[in-house]
Amino acid sequence: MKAAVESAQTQLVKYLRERGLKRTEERMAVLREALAFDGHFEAEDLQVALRRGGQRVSRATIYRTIKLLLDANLLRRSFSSVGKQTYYENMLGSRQHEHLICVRCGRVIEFTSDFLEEALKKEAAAHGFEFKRLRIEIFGECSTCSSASLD
Amino acid sequence: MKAAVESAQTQLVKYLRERGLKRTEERMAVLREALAFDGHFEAEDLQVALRRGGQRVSRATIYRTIKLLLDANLLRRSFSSVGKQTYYENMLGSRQHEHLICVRCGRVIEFTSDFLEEALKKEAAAHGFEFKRLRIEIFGECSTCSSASLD
DNA sequence: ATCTATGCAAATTCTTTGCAACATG
DNA sequence: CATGTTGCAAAGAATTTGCATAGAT
Repeated sequence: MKAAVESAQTQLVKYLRERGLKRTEERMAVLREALAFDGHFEAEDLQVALRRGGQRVSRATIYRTIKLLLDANLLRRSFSSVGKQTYYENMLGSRQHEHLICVRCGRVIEFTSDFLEEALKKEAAAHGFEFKRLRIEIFGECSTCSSASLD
Repeated sequence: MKAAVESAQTQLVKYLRERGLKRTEERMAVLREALAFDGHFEAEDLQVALRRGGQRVSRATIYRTIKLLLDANLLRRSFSSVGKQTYYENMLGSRQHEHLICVRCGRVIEFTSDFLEEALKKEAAAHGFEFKRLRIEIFGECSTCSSASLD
């Protein structure tokens, strides 16, 4: 995983150089913290993590950098549908995974399915699309919540 | 489709009665307009459509009613990822369908797959979840855009 | 009558932007 | 030293909420 982190950093540096953008401490720090998350996180989580590490990065820069990292394919938007914030996750452990979300308590369970991925890639191809990525979300009530709902 | 609209209205009335909520003109009007949309729409589209039909319904009520309709299973959130608004679609033509989205031009193509639905319902069950609904989004570049990107 | 709904405007939340000071290539 | 970058605070956009009034059961 160490190697993957380094390669992500290299990838960012390359991305920046290629378009005449600058390698700043803030950008590298945001990437570092983003890579440190295991699961999903939101903009504020990043800022908190950075602050905890002694880095003060403004909210504006966090947002600007997130955009950059999305474009550089170092982050992806995670599941989308709880609350109004946007959730992200890094592309390490790049195993594509999907989300099963409890609509009551917000608990999120990840699952994977090569077979679904394949089927969806074919679907894209069938419509002449060049496949980029996919997102699958299943909403339901987790066992805890559904047994608690005797209201 | 006429019948489906009526049944949706009945469903709302029942939903309201069951929880001691009131059958108001606004709620019925919002439902009526929501059912009139063929594809996806957002909160403002609803308000515009209502106004066009001579109904003045406040933004607050639109939002409050959308929540109600979501909960009553008369609407669902549509694809999620272009811009920051939320898109909805009614449950008529209740054929569950999913979205294939061009990340360049925003074109949205709908597709269906019973077989994927089944597989995902099983996935939910396997984790002890009571299945509610699902969303599948495939992102890619449509043929028009990918041939235009010779940059 | 009672209790829920609505409209309005203010408040929130998340995200973006303008601008002056600053840092990188 | 020319540009791109940052932080700050203000601006925006979408959605929510408090409260007084209106309306449904």
